[in-house]
Amino acid sequence: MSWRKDSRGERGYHHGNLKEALLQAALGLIAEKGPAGFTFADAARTAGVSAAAPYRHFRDRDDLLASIAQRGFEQFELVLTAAWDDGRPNTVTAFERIGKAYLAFARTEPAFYSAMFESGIPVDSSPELAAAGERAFGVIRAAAERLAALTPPGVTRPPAMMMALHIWSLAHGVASLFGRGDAARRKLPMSPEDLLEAGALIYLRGLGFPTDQNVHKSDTTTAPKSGPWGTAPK
Amino acid sequence: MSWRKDSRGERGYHHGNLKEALLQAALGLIAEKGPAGFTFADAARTAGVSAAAPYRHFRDRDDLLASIAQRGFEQFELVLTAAWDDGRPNTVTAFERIGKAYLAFARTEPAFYSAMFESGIPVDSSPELAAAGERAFGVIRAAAERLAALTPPGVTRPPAMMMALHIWSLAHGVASLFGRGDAARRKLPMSPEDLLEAGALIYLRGLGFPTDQNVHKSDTTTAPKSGPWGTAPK
DNA sequence: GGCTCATGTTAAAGCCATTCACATGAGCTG
DNA sequence: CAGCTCATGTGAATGGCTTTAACATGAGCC
Repeated sequence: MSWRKDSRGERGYHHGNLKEALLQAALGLIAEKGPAGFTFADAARTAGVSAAAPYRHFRDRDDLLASIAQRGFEQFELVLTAAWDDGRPNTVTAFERIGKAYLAFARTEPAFYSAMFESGIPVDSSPELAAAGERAFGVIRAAAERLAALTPPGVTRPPAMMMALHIWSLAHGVASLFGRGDAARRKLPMSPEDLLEAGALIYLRGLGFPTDQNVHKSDTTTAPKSGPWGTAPK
Repeated sequence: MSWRKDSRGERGYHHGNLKEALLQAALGLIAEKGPAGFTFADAARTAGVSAAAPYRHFRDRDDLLASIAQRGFEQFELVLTAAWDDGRPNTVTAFERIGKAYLAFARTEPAFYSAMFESGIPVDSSPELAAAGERAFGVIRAAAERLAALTPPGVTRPPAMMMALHIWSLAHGVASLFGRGDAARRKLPMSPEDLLEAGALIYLRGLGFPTDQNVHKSDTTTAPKSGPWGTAPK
């Protein structure tokens, strides 16, 4: 009844790394069937253990989901931080990259994304989860602060927090409504990325930032666009 | 085994209006426990029928959910239409009211809202659902078209569809992230309504609309259909 | 070698979704 | 009014899921 752990990854009575295996299994299942379709039992089956085993590592199904959401926020923070790249080569460009990274994350990591935002687990489900979410948002806020500090002279400086919330909301709205591959999709005359970029540029212009191609400092390459929205809607 | 229908709303073997009763029951349950927590059996119990009865009216649980979402979009359309009020007293003010109505709907009708946007049912689940969603969005699009037509001279006119999508995304993002009473709430330095209004105003300013304090609310003297702020042939 | 406890297993209770055969009675037809 | 029919409900059965409890295993430690 109890096989030894052989060279091919078989296991004995004890799994050895069940917690991690369950998280991975759940991630795959959520990606397949959404956070609602995912079942605790299925994750256990995928990991090759009995249905009761997961309870040694997670209080219940929601606890697993919260763990995934937390891990998702951690990944999210990394991705956003990389996109921001400390504001290089210039603040506006880097800021735009954050928006793109937001959408890219929603698209390439739908399992994380839905666990984070659509699973129905409250943000304050655990302090760690809340903290992870806060850190991820912190990247956007920090970028907004840098951006706010660059407000052109003669323009009243907007609160960085508000800017961060606006951009977050816009990115989140675009991602939620149009961002995922196949579910809940609505037809769009443009890509979500372009939609978000245009919106963000218009928004920044509304704050007094010069956003057209001829303006910003060290941006060497320029897009052939003439304004926030390209040439013509499809 | 079969009571007569007495004066107080008791019922006999046949319910008489079960479909409606199930929709109402489900609506209440979703409001209580979210779209995930709601169960078909619970709805049946609330309506006072056996667990199998609902299947005479809905193909399955998702079908009920889709019906609720559809009804939600219909309500939503009404609410948005009322808020828009055909652009009175001026286009920008009415446009702002749409944003407020969006948030108000998310807050006062959380059951509808989550069935519409967070239940995981695909938009094209049924043609009726898709059409209802399209009509609701149509209100925003129509408003955006009126607004786009008012672009001040000398400014390139933005595509109305794009404007509509931006505003929808922003409103949806704010509502999803911060809009509901108690679940998934994050702390905010301002109300969701103020956040959205500020964002929308900044956005409109970025499009070249004069939106600051010195600008509008000035529909009192001029005829509502003339001048830069009111001319919009239907 | 022997202990102990974290980690798994089996078994069981309770809930839910879904289906099938059957019951009821509302409304039509004559 | 008698009788028929079919939409609408009921009960019971199947199979899955969640969660708990009692028991088994063996890894790490003396």
